[in-house]
Amino acid sequence: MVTIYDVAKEAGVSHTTVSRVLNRKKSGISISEETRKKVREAAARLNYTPSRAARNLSTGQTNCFCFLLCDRLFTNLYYYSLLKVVEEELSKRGMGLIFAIYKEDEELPPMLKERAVDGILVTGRVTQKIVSTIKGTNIPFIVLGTMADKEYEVNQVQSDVKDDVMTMYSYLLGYGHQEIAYLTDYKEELLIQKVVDGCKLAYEQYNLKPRLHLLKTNVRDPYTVIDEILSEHKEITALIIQSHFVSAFSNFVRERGLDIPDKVSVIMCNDESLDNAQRTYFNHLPGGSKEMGEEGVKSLIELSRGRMGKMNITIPKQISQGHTVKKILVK
Amino acid sequence: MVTIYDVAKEAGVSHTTVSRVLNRKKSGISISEETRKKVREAAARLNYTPSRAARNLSTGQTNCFCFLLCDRLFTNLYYYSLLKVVEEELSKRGMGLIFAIYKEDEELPPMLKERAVDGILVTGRVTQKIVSTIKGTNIPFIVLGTMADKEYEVNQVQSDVKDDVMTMYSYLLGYGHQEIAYLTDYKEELLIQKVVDGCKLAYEQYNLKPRLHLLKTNVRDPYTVIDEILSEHKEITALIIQSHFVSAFSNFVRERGLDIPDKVSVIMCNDESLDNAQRTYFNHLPGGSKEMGEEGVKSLIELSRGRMGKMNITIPKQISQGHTVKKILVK
DNA sequence: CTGTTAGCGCTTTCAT
DNA sequence: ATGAAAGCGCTAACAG
Repeated sequence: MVTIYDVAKEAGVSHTTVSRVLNRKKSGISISEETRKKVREAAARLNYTPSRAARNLSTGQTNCFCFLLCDRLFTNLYYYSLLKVVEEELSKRGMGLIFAIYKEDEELPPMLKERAVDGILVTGRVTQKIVSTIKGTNIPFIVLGTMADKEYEVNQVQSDVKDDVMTMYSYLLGYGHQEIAYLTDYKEELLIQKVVDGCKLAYEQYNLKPRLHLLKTNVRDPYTVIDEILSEHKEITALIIQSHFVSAFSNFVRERGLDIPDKVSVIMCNDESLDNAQRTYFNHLPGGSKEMGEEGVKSLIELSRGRMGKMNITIPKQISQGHTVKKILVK
Repeated sequence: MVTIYDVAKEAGVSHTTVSRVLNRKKSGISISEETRKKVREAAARLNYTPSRAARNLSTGQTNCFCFLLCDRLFTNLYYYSLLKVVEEELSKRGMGLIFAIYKEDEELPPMLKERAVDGILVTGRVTQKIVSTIKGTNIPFIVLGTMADKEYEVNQVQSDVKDDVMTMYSYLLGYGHQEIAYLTDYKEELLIQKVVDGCKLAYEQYNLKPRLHLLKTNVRDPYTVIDEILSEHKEITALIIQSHFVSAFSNFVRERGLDIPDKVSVIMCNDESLDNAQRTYFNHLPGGSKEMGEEGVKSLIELSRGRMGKMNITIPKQISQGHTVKKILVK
């Protein structure tokens, strides 16, 4: 293995100089161009690459973050799109990404205990208990997403469920819809409450009574639920559903010949399960994995450098243009 | 930060002893039980955890592998199920996983160049060019899957496409089917050739002429292709399709009232896009991500310890029981 | 502008 | 069975 000393000898300078040249610190004052060149050439000739291990030990940093996926949410494409974004953001900055899965009852991954990372992006089904375990490591961390069991004081990058829900209702209300059905697979009390609040707020804005009876939570079989609610409530003119219901929804539309958007307007909540064509077709509220990943990485970097105290960032969102929402006349 | 020296002082021994106790090497001869206990207690009292960075530098190992996903295959669930398996296998062994994305035209991720990992699991769309770049790092690696552009001499864990295809055809032929349609999105010449070979072999086994005209490659829109082929070739009694065609297929069945398996039998090739219910329902040839991940990790460990030379492992597979294949009478 | 000298925390001969 | 000492490759004061 070729070390900094080999390069130093080859270039006829001290190893310190080599280190300095190769690290081009503080706007590179204080090293003659000639020396720089000598060193660079020597390094190239020897095909030198630094040893991360040595640097880590010396600096006490690792230049790595950990993407910690809590609980077993592997089927959810959302987390993979998040993972991808995070990887890209880190890689842009020359940083590495350790991927780890963490189940509440198990041991924390060794890499975390052994300080092999400078920071942790915690995501998935994040509970209070998990958070407090992670706190025990003293590694800076932020939660990417909403806490699963309870609001909790942590550094967090999330999208505000209440706001999101309100945004979608308001959008439809603005287009003259009033009888709006909402389907979600949320089952956690905390999340459901947020949905209800968002719904109420939107209707209040328009001085209307919220249609809480059209709000279905814990939906497991979207096809059937859509069927039921539409046949029970003929007055419905708009539908809000999660993007992973898309194939069930498409089946329904095709089979029943439901006219979109003439008969019913549709908004997709999140877009991580949509393909590109669907993303253009459906009006949707983006899931925001891109923004969350970007913002999360940025914030965690600040945090890990001690440049930031508490933090709670909310990703703002906007309904995307699509072809599934139609303006209707207010009765 | 509490170091090995702190523990040593606390326990009243030398740091060397602490290191030895905590590493319990070579069946632990040569350390008195008393000392062991003192050290362990001291370590516990001080809440000592080793520093991975220091250990890495000292041993020249990192206890980390890299999962390198080549090209942009993010929508393919297959790779994520692979990632999950690999993470679990490594974590079992106290090892870490660095996740990196690599696009052929870009620089190799810094973590690889800087020897931050002991080995690399290369997957995704792996080309010869990528392989030779990786070779340049001198880090042991294995390819998880089939080379995309050309057969190539590398350490590899893969499933044999030809065998797989043959297995599926043989299975159906064994049940009396002869007019078997095969749909795949493969577009690479190399892969298509393997499919053709597998098909031919299976028919040969039964002394029949291969139905190559029922073999459709580069399928982008499965719904339409299924429709076309079934209406053009009324004689078809069985269908082999990839599992990510499942939703298009289900749509088709529902809409057209196609009778499965009475009218047409179906085998799914791979199962990574199926949910649990679908996995029981469809006869399928497993994609093998589980076995590939397990085998890959095991082999790479051997490889990285210099205990193995060339290696090319093929994952054997079997059609799973399901409810979509029916025995028919041979004409 | 450049070199000398200490570490970073751990593992590993080599003595004892 | 245990300890002393060297060294892994790099960064970072501190001198000059």
